[in-house]
Amino acid sequence: MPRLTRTFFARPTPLVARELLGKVLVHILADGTRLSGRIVETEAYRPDDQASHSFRGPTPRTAPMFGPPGVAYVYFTYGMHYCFNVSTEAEAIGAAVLIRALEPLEGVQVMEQFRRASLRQDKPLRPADVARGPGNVCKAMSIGREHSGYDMPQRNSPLFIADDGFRPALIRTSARVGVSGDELAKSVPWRFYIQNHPAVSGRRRRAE
DNA sequence: TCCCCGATTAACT
DNA sequence: GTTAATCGGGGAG
Repeated sequence: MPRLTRTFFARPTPLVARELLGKVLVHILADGTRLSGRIVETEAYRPDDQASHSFRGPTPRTAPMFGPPGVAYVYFTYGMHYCFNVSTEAEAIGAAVLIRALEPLEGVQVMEQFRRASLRQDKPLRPADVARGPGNVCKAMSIGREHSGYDMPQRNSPLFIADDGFRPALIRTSARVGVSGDELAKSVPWRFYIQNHPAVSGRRRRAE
């Protein structure tokens, strides 16, 4: 399963966000356990975008957004959740794609255990709920702050994104979730998701 | 140094 | 539909 190369990420961020749908995020743990999930929901963030962490220029936290394309950017929010992003466009351009949901593929049992460990009641989770939402993606895949700055296109990186040939049939867009800023930031259709996929976050609708 | 609030989630009523 | 949990980034002073 070929790992995505730097050139894949070195393109306009909304295009990369769209094309990441159907790709596979892989994390090989220190003990060799292999976790993976198919990307079913993404969002694009750009430097001229009030909703983006890069809007006011680089800081120590956001430095990976300005790094080479393909670098992981992981941030902590709401005092309890991590969110995983991939740097896009040329180096020094503060842009990234947020991975918002995965369909678990490999190591599903382990991923489910990571998620259940942080819940108050220990009930089994449906596969579609294991990595549904950006905080849950990191919990299930065991991704934390230590992964911010990882250069995923490098051959030896235990965290990377690969292409297994799958191509999503129906892609939809919407405004991004939970963002603040001007009207453009709040309305620009830079959220991308696979239509009717059960692992996509947000309230489910009947027919889309 | 202080202080507000967030690219969220789950457990409530 | 509402709200608690929980902490650090970064703008304000």
